[in-house]
Amino acid sequence: MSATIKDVAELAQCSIKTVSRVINAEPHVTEATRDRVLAAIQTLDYAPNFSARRLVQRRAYMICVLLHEAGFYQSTILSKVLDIGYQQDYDILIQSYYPSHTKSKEKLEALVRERRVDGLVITPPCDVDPFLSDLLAQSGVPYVQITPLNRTPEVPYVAGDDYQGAYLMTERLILMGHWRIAFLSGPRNHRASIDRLYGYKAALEVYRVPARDDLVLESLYNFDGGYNAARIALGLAEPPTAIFGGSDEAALGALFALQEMGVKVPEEVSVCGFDDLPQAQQVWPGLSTVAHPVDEIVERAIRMLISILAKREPESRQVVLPSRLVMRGSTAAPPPDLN
Amino acid sequence: MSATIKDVAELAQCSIKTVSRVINAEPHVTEATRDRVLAAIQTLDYAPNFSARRLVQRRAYMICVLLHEAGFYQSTILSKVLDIGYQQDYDILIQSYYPSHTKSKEKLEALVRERRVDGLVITPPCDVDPFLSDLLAQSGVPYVQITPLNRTPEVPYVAGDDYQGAYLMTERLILMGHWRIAFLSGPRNHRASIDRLYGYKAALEVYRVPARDDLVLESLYNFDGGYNAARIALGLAEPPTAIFGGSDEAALGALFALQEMGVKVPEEVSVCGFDDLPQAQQVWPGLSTVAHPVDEIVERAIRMLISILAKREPESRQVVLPSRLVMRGSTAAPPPDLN
DNA sequence: AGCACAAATGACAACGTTGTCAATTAGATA
DNA sequence: TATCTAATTGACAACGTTGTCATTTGTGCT
Repeated sequence: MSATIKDVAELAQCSIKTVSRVINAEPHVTEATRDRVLAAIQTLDYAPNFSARRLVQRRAYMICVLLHEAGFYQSTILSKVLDIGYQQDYDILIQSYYPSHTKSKEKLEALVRERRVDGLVITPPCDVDPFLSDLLAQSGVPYVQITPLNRTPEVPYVAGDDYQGAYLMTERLILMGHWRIAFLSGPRNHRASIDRLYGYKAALEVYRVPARDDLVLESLYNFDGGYNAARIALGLAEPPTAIFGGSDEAALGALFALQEMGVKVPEEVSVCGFDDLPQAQQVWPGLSTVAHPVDEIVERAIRMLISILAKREPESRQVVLPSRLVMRGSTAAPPPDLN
Repeated sequence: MSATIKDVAELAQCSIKTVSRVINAEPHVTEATRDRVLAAIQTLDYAPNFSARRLVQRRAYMICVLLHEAGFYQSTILSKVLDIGYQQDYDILIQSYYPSHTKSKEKLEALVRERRVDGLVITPPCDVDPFLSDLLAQSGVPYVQITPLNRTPEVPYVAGDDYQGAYLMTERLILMGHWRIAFLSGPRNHRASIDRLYGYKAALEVYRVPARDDLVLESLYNFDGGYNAARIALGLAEPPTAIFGGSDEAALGALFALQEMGVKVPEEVSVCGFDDLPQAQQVWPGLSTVAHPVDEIVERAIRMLISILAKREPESRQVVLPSRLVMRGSTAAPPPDLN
């Protein structure tokens, strides 16, 4: 059995309260006493019992991260959450959450009601689930959202700038000489997806590039969607010279389709995406893409949550950080127009 | 403030102990009493306080998963761990662990000493760290390893069959007609990596395919290693007609190199890998590879850990599950030999 | 030296549960 | 009906910590 605060007090010749004071770095302890206590802690190899502390303080010292899928984006988030949580003395509890899934909801509800977690970090696409919003609203647990698909007034979040990212990439394509740029759009009911679409449209407008409705194709942001959309785009009477996937998944699908059809990338058609998945770097040719500053997003989010938990008002509750272009081999100037 | 067991007892007109009995499904409670208690629980929206339970039972009801990197393999593991842990009423705590990193070790040590976790799941490559082995041995915390890079007698693990997987893939290539098969090998000091190499060698021997030392190339199992190795292989006087990457990362690097050099895959050279990363499916051509049954591995591992925690001896402490081939477009019969 | 006041320390309750064991109740038997 | 036994129930301590408040100790001033 490991030592308790009582054993330490006995050895250090003082009360348990004094030991407690030393452990928690409270004031009102003589240096001499502190030294005795610290020595006793050393000797006994003492470590405080967290369950007892949690019980009496009515805090869990635990942040729950809600994850839907086991994707790369999620694990990047996770790994950063762990780092920050560690620095801030919080444990990280992971909970998988399937939108509209009753069991997930019950489990989460229990977690919150039993005070096993102090606060939550919501990752996409969990945030779009109405079940979840209700639950969170009712229970009153503090939480922050990371790159939410939708945004709600009052709900704290940290996100990357989808609009500006899509604008920058489109602008870059235009400056390379592209005039017929297809965009593989995502779900219409997600804010992030809409923002990307409008970023694309805004750049076209600013540079007076004619916007063509037939060049905006549904892709659902997944591989198959991108694959199909690319095949449709290439079959058009006036096919695009560049395909901008609203997500890397869709862009990779498009790239696959083009290569399968024998279309040379980037000589004949340029392709680019959004998200900077690791695959983007590892396909040939490397996929040009837009990257969110994920590490910074997560760091800001956790700090925001911890501020809220400590009842301190964070500097700001809704933060959007700039995204940046990552140009690789899949984009180039279009072939000279032969018409 | 939420209700406690005391409130429930008062409302149900019984003692707190009886309520406790109902909650924990202990015997010796009349049906009538049970109903009254359950009704009271409903009414008060009562949920037991986990910190109190943990304190008195001296258990954390928590399993810690040690992760090194935020890769796809890790997140697959994680997502399955969550499912199983949920079913078994354990919470999952995630801890990142950087081998030989003093801070990681301290944090983990604290976690274990403060009884914040009951047991550990070790994922690769954490298992090869001597710091960690020492710590675990000293503290006596129960743990299991998932697909460890190295195996130690006595230490419980669940893994996929690397030897058999590499054997099967090599056999398949041989049956397609390949005689010059390069193998991109990994770290020499990892059991898993060595097993894959010997699976390859065994198949060559069984089918009487001459083994050439110059066709076994170091790749470190990463993208760059595979890239460089493929370039070397293609520069040989008698270049291979197939390249078998001991990991998908290496195989993807090789694929990239071949495409960059204008070599047609699979018409001129076949490529295959090991691990079945999501990228394997999303490059063109799709990468043939060997897959571990990850879900089953994780499930067996967690059940094994929980058995050990409950002081029940698990059926077996060291389990190896068969792996299987996933054939895609990157492999085909070799071109007719022109010599 | 005596006093006032601040700093240091300690006694004890509280947190919400489970385990132990004694007390009560119900049911069966004579 | 009285008695015995088994099933049900409850009182209370324990788990290891922190918060509250009272007490002791030390310090500076008259």
